[in-house]
Amino acid sequence: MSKSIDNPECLFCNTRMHSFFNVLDKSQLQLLTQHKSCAIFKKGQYVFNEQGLPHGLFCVNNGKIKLSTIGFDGKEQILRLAKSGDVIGYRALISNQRYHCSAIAIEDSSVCIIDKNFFFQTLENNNKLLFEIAKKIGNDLKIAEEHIVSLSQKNVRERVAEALLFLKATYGFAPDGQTINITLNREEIADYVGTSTESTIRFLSEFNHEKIIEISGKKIKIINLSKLTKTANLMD
Amino acid sequence: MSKSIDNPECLFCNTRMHSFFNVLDKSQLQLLTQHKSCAIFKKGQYVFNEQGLPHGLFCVNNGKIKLSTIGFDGKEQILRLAKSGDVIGYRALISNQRYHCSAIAIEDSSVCIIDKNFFFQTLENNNKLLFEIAKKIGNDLKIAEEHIVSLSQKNVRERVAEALLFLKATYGFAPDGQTINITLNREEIADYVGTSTESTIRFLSEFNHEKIIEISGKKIKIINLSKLTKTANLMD
DNA sequence: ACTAAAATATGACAAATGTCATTTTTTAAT
DNA sequence: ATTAAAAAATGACATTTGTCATATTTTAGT
Repeated sequence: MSKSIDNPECLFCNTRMHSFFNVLDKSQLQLLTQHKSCAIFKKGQYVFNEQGLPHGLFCVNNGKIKLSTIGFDGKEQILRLAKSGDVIGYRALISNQRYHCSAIAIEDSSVCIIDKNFFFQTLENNNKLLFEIAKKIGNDLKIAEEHIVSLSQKNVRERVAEALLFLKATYGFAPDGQTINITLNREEIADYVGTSTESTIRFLSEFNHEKIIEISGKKIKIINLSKLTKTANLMD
Repeated sequence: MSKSIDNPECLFCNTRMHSFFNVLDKSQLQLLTQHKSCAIFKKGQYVFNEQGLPHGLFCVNNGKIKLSTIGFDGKEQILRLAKSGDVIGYRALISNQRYHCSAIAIEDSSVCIIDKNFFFQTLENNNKLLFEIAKKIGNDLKIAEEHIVSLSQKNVRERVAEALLFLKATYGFAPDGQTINITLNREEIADYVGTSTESTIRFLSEFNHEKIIEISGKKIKIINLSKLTKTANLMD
C-alpha cells in the first residue's frame, strides 16, 4: 500500500499554478486542503488501476507517473506521462466510468488524493474549474490524435526519435542541460513507441553511433537536438 | 460554398436526443434555434478546416462527416467519423484553439451551425451542458487511446477487420441488415487503418474469399460477424 | 567485492508490409 | 451505349520490422 505522509497546504503548493486548480481562490484552496490527503507511491506502485472505479482525483505533488494500459498479448502501452503539478484520473472521474488505463509510479512520488464528493461539489459551483478540466481533456485528445497520426504514418526510427523528444518535452533536462530527466528502461520506451524492445535498442544504438544522443546505461543525453528533431521528421 | 437551407427547429430535431444538447430545456432550445443556421455540405466539401479558427459549433443534422488530418507525406489520417445527431468542432471551440483536423462531408450532409458567442453564453449559465461536453471529449479521448493501442499492437489484418467493425458500429447496417451503411473507398479505409491502400485491398479480398464479408464495389456486407470479430482480435 | 539475475546489445533470419508496375473492373461523362 | 478516367485488384519484389538465440553489460543483493 501507499504510505500516508504529512498533508501539505494546497495554498502553498508550488506545483498548483501549473494545474487547473490555479482557478481556485484562497478560501477554496483552504477548503481543498481539508478534503485531500497525501501519500507516497514507491516506484512501480499503482496510483490507480485499469478497470477500477474512481474514488477521487489525483494530484502529483512530486514525482513521475506513467499512464498505461495492457494490450492484446499482455503488452503494455504507455499513453501519457505525468509530472509534478499534473492532475490525473479526471477523465474517468468526470465520466463516472472505470479507468481505461492504470497509473503507475515511474519513480517514488508523492500524490495528493482529492475526495470525489468534495470535488463534484466544487465543480457544481465552479464553472471555471469545469471549463479548465474540459480544456485539459481536449488537449489530451489533441495529443492522442497526434500520436495516432505518428503511429499510422511514421516508421519506427522516426517514432523512437519522437519518443525521446516527447520525454524531453515532458520532463526536461537534468541539471547538466543535456540528459533527459527521466529514467525509463528500453522496454518502456518501446511501450510508448509501439514497437519491440529490440527495435528500440537498435535505433537508440544507431542514434548513439550517429552522435545524435549519448547513452550511458539508462541515461540518455541529447547531443544534437536539431538532428534528433529532423530524425523524428518534425519540422521545428 | 455551402448552401443555406431552411432552418429547422431544434426543439423538434429528431437527432438532438442523442447529442449533448439533450440537457437543454424547451425555452433554451427555442433560443438555440434563433442562434443557429443550417447549411448543406455536398460530398467532399469542408465543414471546417485544419488550422482554421472556430467561429461556431457544428451539429450534424443529416449525413456523414469524416474528421481527418493530413500527415507527413500528405497522407490523410481519419481520426473520427460523425453521423446524424453528432456535434463536431467542440474541442477547438472550447479551447479556443485552431482545429487540429478537418471535417469533410463523406456524403451530402445538412449541418447546423451554432453561433460561438451564443454558445459560450449558454455554457456560462449551464453547468450541465458543459459537463456533458467534458464527458463527450473524455469519451473521444478514451476511443483515441484505444486506437493508439490497436495501432501499436495489432497487425494490419486485425486492424482492417477492426475498421469494418468500427464502421458498422458507427453507421450501422443498410436496410438489408448486412451491408455497412457507409461508402468509403479503399484509400479512406486505409487512412483510418493506418496502412497502404494496397494492403487494405489485399485484406478485404482475403476476408471476401474467407466468406467473412461480401464485396460488391464499395458496398461491404458482413456475412460472418463473429468471425470478423475474432479476426479483429476483439473478444466480444 | 562477488555473484546471480536482469537488462541491454547484437546477429541471423523470418514474417509482415510497403512500393511499383500492370491488369481488370467500376464509375461517370458524353 | 460508348468511352475515358478513376478505382480496385493482383503480382513481384524490396524494405522494414519482429522474433529468437546468444553474448555482453549492468544492477542489485549478500
